[in-house]
Amino acid sequence: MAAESTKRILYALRSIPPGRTASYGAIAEAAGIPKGARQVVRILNSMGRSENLPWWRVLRKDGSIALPEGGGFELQKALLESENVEVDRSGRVDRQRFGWDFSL
DNA sequence: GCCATGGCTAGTA
DNA sequence: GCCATGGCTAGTA
Repeated sequence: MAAESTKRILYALRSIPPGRTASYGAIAEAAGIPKGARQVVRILNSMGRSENLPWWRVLRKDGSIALPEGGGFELQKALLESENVEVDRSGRVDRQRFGWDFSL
């Protein structure tokens, strides 16, 4: 039985539309856990696949891809670009243009 | 004990 | 570089 906070994180994750991105911290905040960024990390790491979560739309607070090269970086970049999100060579996305605002 | 964070400090140039 | 944060969807029996 998943905890309420976990359900809220899942809900927040699934509410990010294609072509938009959000930071681990912002998702946690939207789920009512101000300092729960690592919960988001943990959830993505463990149930990202099985639960069909849009894990590639989650970035660090500065808009960069957290995954290392050879460890998912390339795939995440490709998935974002397939949704028309621009990612520069260093793996950075412009939050002003592609960041999702959960208060909408 | 684990985890793909994030914020803050220390020590060097 | 350090450390608070917080829920546990891993693999075996």
